[in-house]
Amino acid sequence: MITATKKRIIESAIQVFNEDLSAPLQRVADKASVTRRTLHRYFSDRNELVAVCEKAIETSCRKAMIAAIQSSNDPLTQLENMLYAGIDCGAKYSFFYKLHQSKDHKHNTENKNCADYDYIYQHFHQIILQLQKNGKVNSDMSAQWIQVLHSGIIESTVNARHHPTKDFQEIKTLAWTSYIKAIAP
Amino acid sequence: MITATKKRIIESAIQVFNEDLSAPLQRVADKASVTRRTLHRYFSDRNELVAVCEKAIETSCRKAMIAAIQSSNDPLTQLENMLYAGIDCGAKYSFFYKLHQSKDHKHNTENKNCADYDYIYQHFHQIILQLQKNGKVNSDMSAQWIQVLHSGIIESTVNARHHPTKDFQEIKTLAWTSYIKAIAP
DNA sequence: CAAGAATGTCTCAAATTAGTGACATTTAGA
DNA sequence: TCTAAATGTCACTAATTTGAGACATTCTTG
Repeated sequence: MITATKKRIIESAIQVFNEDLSAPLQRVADKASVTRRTLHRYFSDRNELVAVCEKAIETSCRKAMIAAIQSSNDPLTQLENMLYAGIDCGAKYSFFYKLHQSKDHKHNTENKNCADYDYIYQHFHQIILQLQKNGKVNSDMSAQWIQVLHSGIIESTVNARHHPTKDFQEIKTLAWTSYIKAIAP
Repeated sequence: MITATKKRIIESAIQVFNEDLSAPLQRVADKASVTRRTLHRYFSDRNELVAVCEKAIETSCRKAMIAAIQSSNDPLTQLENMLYAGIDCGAKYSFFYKLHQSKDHKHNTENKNCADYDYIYQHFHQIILQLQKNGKVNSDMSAQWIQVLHSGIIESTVNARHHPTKDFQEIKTLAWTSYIKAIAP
């Protein structure tokens, strides 16, 4: 059973660690409106907290991404929903993406997390390939570059959320519009 | 006089702190291939190092951005060069942008750094406005959103540099192509 | 209300990080 | 080669962060 407090601590930790992995635990506790003592009742040490955060991220991002992939048979809709899923995951997505991109991350297909990551990005590449065949995406752009752009737009959009002049749904649509135009032929 | 070692320490610190502001100084020293003792000979304490990094960032980003703005009278060329300048600044640009966007940053027009930041982004907004008038940029997109996109693309491109399948100049061109298409009408 | 669970307060010891002095070693330049 | 500057090594203290015990307080729920 996962209590509300535990959940709040994890969410706070993800936000804090995403910006500053070495931040003192006090900052996580503060953000979660909880004492450091309480934090330590749920997580025996820093490593455990970080590990749980990573797991939580993997789980929720993976779920959201897979749902997006399976939401339709139309690759354009799939791509759009993958973008929205990333934006909705917010800081989690940045962290998720960082984890697998970081230099010291030893990619390992045996690892279930890596397998899921691979599953997602294999599909992503397939979607791009298909859209390129259909003439809906620029064939001069490699799937790898489009992936970089994809995550960049998600990150920007999530950051833009903090100083919201507009409705958030509107920003998401703006993100999609910009994205699809960027990669159009 | 700024020695090579001092410069190397500053560059390393910018990279390390950009990812993890609370990282131990040992990490900065390691990255600079220097002892922690030597680091402390150049910078009496952490705060001083951070301050020097910020100053270095401000100076070099400001210079590069202003040079980009003054490189031409054609707003499209100006925008293109601002993008390249950001990419060339690399981690410095992320830090520069973060510094002025962060919630706890108290913006102050009296502060010379903020004044420069304002100068740059006022010009940026003017450039966008002019391009929108000329029909070269989508008028439905606010200058603010374009700014978010601009920094997002720079950040992605800089990250993409780490796993370079292609020549870096090619990636820069790709970034510009994607960017201008994203904001085209 | 009563009891038990969750959280907070206060305290403390261990671990890590920060900063510095004293002296050895290396490096660059006259 | 000789010297001075730069850097490294080692040792040490101070400051910060971490993790946990003991007990008080607050919050739930029957």
